[in-house]
Amino acid sequence: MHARKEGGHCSVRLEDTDRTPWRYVPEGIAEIEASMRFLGIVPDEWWVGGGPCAPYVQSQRLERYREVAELLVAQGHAYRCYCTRERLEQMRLEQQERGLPTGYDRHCREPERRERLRQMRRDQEGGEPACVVRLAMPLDGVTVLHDEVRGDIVYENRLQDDQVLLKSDGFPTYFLACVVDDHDMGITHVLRGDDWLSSAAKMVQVYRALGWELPKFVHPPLIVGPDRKKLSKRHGATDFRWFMEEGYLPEALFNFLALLGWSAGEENRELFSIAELIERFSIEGISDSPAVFDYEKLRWMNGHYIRKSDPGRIIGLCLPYLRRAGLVPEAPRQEPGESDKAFEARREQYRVEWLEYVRRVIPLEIERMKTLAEVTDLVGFFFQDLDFPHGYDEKAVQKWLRVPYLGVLLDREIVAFEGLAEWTTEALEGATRSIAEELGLKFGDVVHPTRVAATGRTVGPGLFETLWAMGRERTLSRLRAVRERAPGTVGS
RNA sequence: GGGGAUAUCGUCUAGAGGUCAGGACGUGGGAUUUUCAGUCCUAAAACCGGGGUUCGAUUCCCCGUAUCCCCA
Repeated sequence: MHARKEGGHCSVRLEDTDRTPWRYVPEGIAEIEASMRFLGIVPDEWWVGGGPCAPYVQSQRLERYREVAELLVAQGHAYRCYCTRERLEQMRLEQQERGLPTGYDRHCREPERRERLRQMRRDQEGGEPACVVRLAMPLDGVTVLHDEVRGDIVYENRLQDDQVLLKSDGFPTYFLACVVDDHDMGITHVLRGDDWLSSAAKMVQVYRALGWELPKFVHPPLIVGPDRKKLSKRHGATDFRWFMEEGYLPEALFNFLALLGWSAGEENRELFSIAELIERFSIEGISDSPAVFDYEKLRWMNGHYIRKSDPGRIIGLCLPYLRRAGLVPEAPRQEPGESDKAFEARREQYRVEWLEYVRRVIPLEIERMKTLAEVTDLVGFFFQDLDFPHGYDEKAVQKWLRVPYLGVLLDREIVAFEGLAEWTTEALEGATRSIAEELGLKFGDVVHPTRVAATGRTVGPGLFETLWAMGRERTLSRLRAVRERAPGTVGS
């Protein structure tokens, strides 16, 4: 949003330098791309579309990091460290035991000690020992980072660790790779989660050591789960795929996400199109405290966008859900050997029988949908084979199909509906109103049993739209089945 | 354990010394109606605690507390 607002470029890199087996998930890459595309975010420069600074994948830029690491070592801003895992482990245990701050003890920063260790390991291992490259953090003074959200943040250098820049496997750490790439790619604004804030001093020192100009740093707050913990990939429902599968609209998600940790200020509004959000975006509006992800509010917002959306689009988006639920069959495919004409006929039949029905039914339920996935529950009764009492809601039957006048009511309705010249909501309502009048019943007392008889439930769209959409045949066969078998009609 | 950040209704937030502390989600009530939903109206609901600075602090400063993040 910031790049778009300012007319800049948006770059997105794949930072895949952590090769720890359980943390390196190559399949995640496609998902990141899919999620961004879903939200309509297409960076100007990224690993998919390339760009002037390609490759945008850190694991393909190892040479450059090594080069910079060597440079830092040569200049004395960094040093090789030969400490073994075991030594580091031991050191930490001791520090913990004595209640001291944990951190690298800078053993290898001292050239003679380093050389001794190296020799020793070389003799033991019979070859040049593996090593890491560490940043030689200044031992006193302070490092100041200016964050665009929080202002100046002061870090005491003596409390900062001699951060590993290059690991023994040749991969850089975030601290090196990021600085190098941001510099090489001409990044002016670094926007990243708050979780990087506390380690920013080390990065600043890398810039200093290299004599590079610092970009502007912007640390928006974290988005946290209902448990107030940082949202992580392992957080279950926060997996982006979940939102797509549940049927959240991209514009709803974009709007909602944008408002977590950012606000348009005095403008008391929360519904914004993507274009409006970009237009209003400013770094000043970024808040500084973490935001809890409120699923209920997202649902509300999604419902709003579903209602606001073009019904045709919603119908199209709902269709896959109906198919997956087995409510609507898959579209016919041409069989081998089937003639074009025969196939065409089958397609036409499918269109009439299913697609047009779907097109009639979905709009009736749109105002009730909060997510697209809910459509199956909402419109299920339109498609299921209801045959009383099969498929009928127990409570609804208890309440409305035991009324004493049920038999006579259904008889009248069946006759009236059969004889309707036109199957329209107006005709349906007119007929029903006169029946109520003839029987001396309140309109509601007629509507409710009719709804249950026709749909098996007490909730749904207006009764007459429902009957209209279901069509004459389906309506009558359901009413007849109820007439024959419902408890309220026994003996009447 | 060390460091950093943060703190306004349950949640997202507006506010930038003087406001009846505003809006939204959610919740309660009401209206509409044929149920649900939607829509409209309405109600309840908050400045973490303690010190300062100030005529006056939610707002500025300090301390405490809590929470989160990072390092280990």
